Amino acid sequence: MKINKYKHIYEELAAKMKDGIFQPGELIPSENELAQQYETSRETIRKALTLLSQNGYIQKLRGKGSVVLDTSRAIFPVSGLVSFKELAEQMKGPVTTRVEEFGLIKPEPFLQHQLQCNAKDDTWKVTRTRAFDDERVILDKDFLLKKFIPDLTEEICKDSIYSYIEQELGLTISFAKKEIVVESCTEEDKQYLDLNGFLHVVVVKNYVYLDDASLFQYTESRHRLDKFRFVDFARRQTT
Amino acid sequence: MKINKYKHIYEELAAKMKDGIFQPGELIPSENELAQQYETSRETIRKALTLLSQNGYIQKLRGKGSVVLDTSRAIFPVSGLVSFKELAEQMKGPVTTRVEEFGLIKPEPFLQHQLQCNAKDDTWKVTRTRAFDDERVILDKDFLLKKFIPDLTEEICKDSIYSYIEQELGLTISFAKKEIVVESCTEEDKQYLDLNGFLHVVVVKNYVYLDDASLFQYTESRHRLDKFRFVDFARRQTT
DNA sequence: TTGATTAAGATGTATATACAAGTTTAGGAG
DNA sequence: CTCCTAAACTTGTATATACATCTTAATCAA
Repeated sequence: MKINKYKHIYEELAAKMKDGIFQPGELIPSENELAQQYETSRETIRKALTLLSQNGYIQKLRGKGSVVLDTSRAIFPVSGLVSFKELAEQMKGPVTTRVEEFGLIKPEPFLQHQLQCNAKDDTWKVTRTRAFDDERVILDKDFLLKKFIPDLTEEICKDSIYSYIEQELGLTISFAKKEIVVESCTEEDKQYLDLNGFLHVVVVKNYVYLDDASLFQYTESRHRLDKFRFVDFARRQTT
Repeated sequence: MKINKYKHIYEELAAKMKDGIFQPGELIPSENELAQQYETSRETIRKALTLLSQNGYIQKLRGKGSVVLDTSRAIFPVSGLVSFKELAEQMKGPVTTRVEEFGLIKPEPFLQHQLQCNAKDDTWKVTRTRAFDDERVILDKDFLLKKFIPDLTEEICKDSIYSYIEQELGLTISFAKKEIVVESCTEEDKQYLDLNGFLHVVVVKNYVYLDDASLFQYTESRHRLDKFRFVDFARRQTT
């Protein structure tokens, strides 16, 4: 057991809610009770409960306890950072990824700005289409800085770039800034997607950072309008 | 000074980053230094820094310190819970709200499901349009349970419902679940919005909860495609 | 019965200490 | 000069204690 104690407790309690052992609306045991059960201090329990609260599992009620929230509605949390592979695993029906373009480029000014790099920073460009039920509905354009990922292959892109980066390279993806807008279809969209007459796409622009706060990837994920869905859990800004 | 110590420190440090006193890329003083400066314990400092980290102000680097992130790109954080009024204050140009419909209704089955209530729960229905530069680009449909908000007036809706709930009623809005999808325009959309020929709208469905975890509001915010923008900061899921 | 008071138990905040683990720097051995 | 080690400093985790604040239930008085 090398995992942290409080993360372990978090996992265990979260599992109990997913499995329905703790039902929505119920109170979970108090912090002191949990501290006894897990033979730990109250502060450690509180760290676990804080995580549960942040991720929408519980609501803490001062003087009363912690009530279990209904997490069944949020089918998949695109909030947080979820890769396409993780997302695909939760979908029913056949899901396929196809690599349309793959290569090393020199970033033009727009990309230099997005990736905060200069013209001589080699950059991987990967274009992939994602199909559900044989309909190509997502076009993913990835740009990754070579200085962080020296060796990338088409083979890796067919699977999951994130797995490769985290498992093989040992890098840690830490946070991302996301922007969602709607744009008119480009020629590229028309070429690679089954647009069914839609004139616009939802564009998710992702700026992905490693745990040392260095920006290493810019991604544009272009979704056909009718297949786009974004779910979020947001706590009120701590002000 | 009745505010919490760690929240106060959070505010002060966040302000220093907004004002550029702490520049992106720089390290802020160490936890021990800050503890001395603020004449408090390291744990209290850590709580403040945790908030800063969660809200995208800093990245903590073990063994090194906390580096300031660039927050200039995220112009307005729609993430978290931001009301239209707060959002409007950050826009340039004239912004107006108009109440199109206002009244008390009995919820039909769809609404009963959304609000998790039954047919006899009186519900306020408020329909408002939001205009930027005299173009009506957002249609907000609010449904609020009367048992939480007994007295609502058209006057209040012209201003800000949230301010009324929090300041006048003393209720605390705590968290929300959000879903973003794209839908075809309805007759209502065509009636109330200046659609400029767009056939779809971006629909943000909001389920808003009070701090006792009771659902009290369901809102549909319908945006003209070209005026929609959503910005998010997401840390990788703590797994 | 009703109402106010009290006590018990819950979470929230603040402080203190100890050690683990990662980074950097200084200094010494070769 | 180069390389390695150790020390100093950083953040991360775990524990302990004290008190504040809020909720609920029990108790007591009118």
